[in-house]
Amino acid sequence: MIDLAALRSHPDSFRKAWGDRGAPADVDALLAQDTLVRELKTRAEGLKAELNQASKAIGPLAKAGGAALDEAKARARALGDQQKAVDAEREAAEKALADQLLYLPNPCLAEVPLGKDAADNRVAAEWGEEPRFDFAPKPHWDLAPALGIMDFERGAKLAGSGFVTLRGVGARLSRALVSWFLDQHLASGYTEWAVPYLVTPQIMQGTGQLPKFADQLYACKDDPLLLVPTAEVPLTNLHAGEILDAASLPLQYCAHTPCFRREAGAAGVGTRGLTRVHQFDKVEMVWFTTAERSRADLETMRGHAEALLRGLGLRHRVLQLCTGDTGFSAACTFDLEVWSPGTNGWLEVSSCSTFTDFQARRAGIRVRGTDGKPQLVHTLNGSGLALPRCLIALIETYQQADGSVVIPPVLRPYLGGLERIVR
RNA sequence: GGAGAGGUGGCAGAGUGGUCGAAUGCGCCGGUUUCGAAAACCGGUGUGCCUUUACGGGUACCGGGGGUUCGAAUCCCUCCCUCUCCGCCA
Repeated sequence: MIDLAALRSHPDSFRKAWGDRGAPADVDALLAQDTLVRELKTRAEGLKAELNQASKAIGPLAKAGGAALDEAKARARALGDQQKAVDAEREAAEKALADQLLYLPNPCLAEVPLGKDAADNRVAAEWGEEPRFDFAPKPHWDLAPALGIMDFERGAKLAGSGFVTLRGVGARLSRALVSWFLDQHLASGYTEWAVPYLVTPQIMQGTGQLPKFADQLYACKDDPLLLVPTAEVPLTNLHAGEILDAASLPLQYCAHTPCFRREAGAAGVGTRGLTRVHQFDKVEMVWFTTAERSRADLETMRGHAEALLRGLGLRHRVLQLCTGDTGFSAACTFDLEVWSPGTNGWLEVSSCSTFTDFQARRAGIRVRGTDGKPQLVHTLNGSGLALPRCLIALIETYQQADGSVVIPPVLRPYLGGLERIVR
C-alpha cells in the first residue's frame, strides 16, 4: 500500500509512476476521496466529542433523576443519532478509498528502466559459457523419464495436469539441492524457519497477494485458509503488527516450502515437463531492513542467489525488470535466469526484489527509530532458489552422450557420494 | 471434537456501567545524590488517525467483530487464541 500523505504532497510523481508501470490511476479521484474521508472524519469526531461531553454531564444528574435527567438523555440521544449517521458516511467513504488503495501498485525506484513488458528488461549481468555438446542435448522431459528420476504421467494421474512426481535419485537430488541451498544461506547469516503452508486471507493481503490476485491461489473448502504461493508470504508476515528492535536489523530469514499456484491463464505456454507446475519446492530469502540500506541489501541478497548457481556451475544471467514487468508489490526486481541447453532458452529460477515500505505498510511491520518513534521497515525477498527449474538446468547441462548425468561436486555429499545418475 | 478457566499497557497484575488510556509493582528513560556506581528519592515512559505554523486540541484502541446504553475494559451475542482435563491421533 502506498503512503496517502505522500500522494497528497506529490501527486504528480505517483501519476507518472503508475503510468510507467502501465497501470494508470485516477489520482484526482483518489485525492478527492481522501479529502472527503477526512472531512467526514473531522465532522464525526467533532460530534462524538460533543456526545462524550453530554454523556459525562449526565453522570451527576443520574442520581437525582427527574425531568432534567430525561431532558439531558433526550438531547444526548439526538446527538448520538446524528453522530451515527455521519460516522456511517465516514465509514463507507473510508472503505471505498481503502478498496482503491489495495489495488494500486508500488511505484518503481527511479533507476528501474522504463518499459512495457519482458522484452524491455535489461541484462544486468551474465555468468558462464554456453555448454558445448558433441551430441544433440536432450530436453529434461526426455532425459529424466528415461533415467527413471521423473514421472510426469503419474503426477497427472494423481492431481491432474501441472503436477509431477520425482522418483528415486530425482527426489533425492531435489532434496539435496534444498539442503545445500539452506546450508549456504545459514553460512551467510540467515535464520531458517519452518512455517505453515496454509495462511489466512489477512496474511495474504499483508504481502499483496490479495485482493488483486485471488484467482492465482488455492483455497480450502471448509476453512478460510489459502495455500501459500511462496514462503515470502509466511516469512514476511512473521512480524506483521510488530515493532522491531532497530539493533536486530537487518533480519535475514530463509525457509523451504512447497509453493502452490493455480497459474490461471498460463496454460499451454512453456508448461512442458517441470517448467511450470502447480506445486513446486522453493527456498526463499526474506529480509527486514531499513530505508537507508534496503537498496544495498538487495544487492547482497541477489548475490546470495547468484552464488548458488555459480556453485552448481550453471550458466545464468541477471535481468533488471523494466517498469512494465515489475510485480505489483515490488519497487525494483532482479530476475535470475538459468540456461537450459535442452530447450535452448532461459528459465527464471529466482526473483529478488525490494518492496520498500509497501508490504510493511500493509502488514504493519515497524521498527523503533533513533528518535524513539516507530517507522515502517523495508522488506526484501528473493528465491534462493526455485527447485524444478534448477533440476532442469542441472540435468540438461550435465547430461552425457550415453544419457547419464554427472552430479556437481558440491551436491555429492548430500547424495551419499553419488557422482553420476545412470539409467 | 467435548467440558472448564482465561485473554487488560514492555512484563506482572488491579479494575464488574460514568470522573478509566486504565491503580500498583517491575522494567525502561531523564534528573538529584556520588570520585564513580549501587541504593534511595523526584519526574517521565503505548499506538493509530483527524486537526494545528507551533503549543495544543480531538478521536479510537483493555484478543477480533457486532449489539444494549446518554455512557462499556466492565453487560449481551459471536468468532479467534491460550491453558487444564477428556477423547482422538502423526
